[in-house]
Amino acid sequence: MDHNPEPRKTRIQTENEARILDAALDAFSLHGFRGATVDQIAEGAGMSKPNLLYYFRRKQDIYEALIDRLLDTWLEPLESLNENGDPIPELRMYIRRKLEMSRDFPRESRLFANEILQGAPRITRMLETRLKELVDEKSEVISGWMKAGRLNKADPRHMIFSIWSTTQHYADFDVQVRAVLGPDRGGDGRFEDAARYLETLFLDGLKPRP
Amino acid sequence: MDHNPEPRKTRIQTENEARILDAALDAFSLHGFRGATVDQIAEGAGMSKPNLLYYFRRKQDIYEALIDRLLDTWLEPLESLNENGDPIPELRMYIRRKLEMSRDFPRESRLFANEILQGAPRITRMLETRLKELVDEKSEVISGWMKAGRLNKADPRHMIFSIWSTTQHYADFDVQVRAVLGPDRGGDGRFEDAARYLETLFLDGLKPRP
DNA sequence: ATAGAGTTTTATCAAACAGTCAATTTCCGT
DNA sequence: ACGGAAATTGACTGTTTGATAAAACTCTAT
Repeated sequence: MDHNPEPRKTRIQTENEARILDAALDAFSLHGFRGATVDQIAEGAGMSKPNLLYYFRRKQDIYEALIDRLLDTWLEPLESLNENGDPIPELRMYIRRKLEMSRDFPRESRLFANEILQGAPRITRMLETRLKELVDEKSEVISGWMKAGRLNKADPRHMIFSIWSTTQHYADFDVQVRAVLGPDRGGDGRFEDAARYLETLFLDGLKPRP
Repeated sequence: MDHNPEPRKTRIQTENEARILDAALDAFSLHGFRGATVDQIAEGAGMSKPNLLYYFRRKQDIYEALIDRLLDTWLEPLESLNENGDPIPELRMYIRRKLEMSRDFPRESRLFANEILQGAPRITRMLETRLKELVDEKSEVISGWMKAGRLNKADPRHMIFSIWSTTQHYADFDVQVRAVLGPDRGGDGRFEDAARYLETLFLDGLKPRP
């Protein structure tokens, strides 16, 4: 007996929803929720506004679908921080993966940045539950490494913040980074420079040792 | 002969412009340029919309006045990095002052973050000239310190980025920081924790030394 | 090939928006 | 106290915005 079955999606539905979400990511990541318009998204997706609203009845529905879809991807690098690994390689890997995400998914990074910047009205609960629990758990891991003398002692939560901020900076403040570095260091060279610098910073710091 | 003299401002004019800019800072820092509305700003400033537009004829004029007014304050800490000082105290001071600015002027930080995040359409020129020149100049200073062995060798421009991102994070991502830290570490305790952590990170890094 | 579900468009709406204008009220130096 | 400048307001305009309704069209399983 299949009562109330999951409505299975048609080919057109799948395609159009994907095109809408892609266009919406462009718009929302650049202008935030309020600044982006449905017309804009519809044009980006190559369809009329009423047709777009046939797939997502309200503007907010598109936005929420986007956020839901991106959350797992976004938190995955931290989730895979392995308690049983060596702290230094684990850390190095985490930083590199976050930096790669800034390079490969800058729109996603800006979407979250916009949401937080604007007070996170739509994801406060998530921040206080899922995100907090994940950070609490991984802070314990890091704290354990520190107590065992395998990492310098420092506040693990602020340490996570510093990894987030330094890596996401290259996506969120891309325009500024480009302007300051000038046209010379574009492309992959820039990414490698950033990776090398962050490794030095996080492992060795800036104070010379005798 | 005083031809075309500067129109001197009345008391009311001075007061109202200040109230408008303050309300505008609230609105723009929270919603960005497109997301903020003139009605909203007028209400925040406690006056009618036509009256507000009597002082600033266009929405964009308010925004530009705000940015102009804030730029000097914002760049001052980097500008006062002193070539002839000791690198470590200079660095420590710069980080602390940037962190204090995030604590004392979070709205200003968010305003800039919003502008950059949305592609910096109104300040691209400034980024490519004034900001780039300042960073170039101070990068030379830092580079000199490194060549003299007074700082670890690392890319000075990325070093500046990392100081900006880690300190501004506490203003721009305040909601997230609060959610993750929980209600316990509120107020000044949080600030001191961050200051202590960043000092450890930037000076010593996280890898333990024998 | 065709019926019915699925898709798209035209036309339209009310609310929100930035900005204008003329008329009124308040301020302030004399 | 008064006259002109400065300040304030209500009423309004044209546009953009999110959203709806109904009609027309297209796809697909049988």
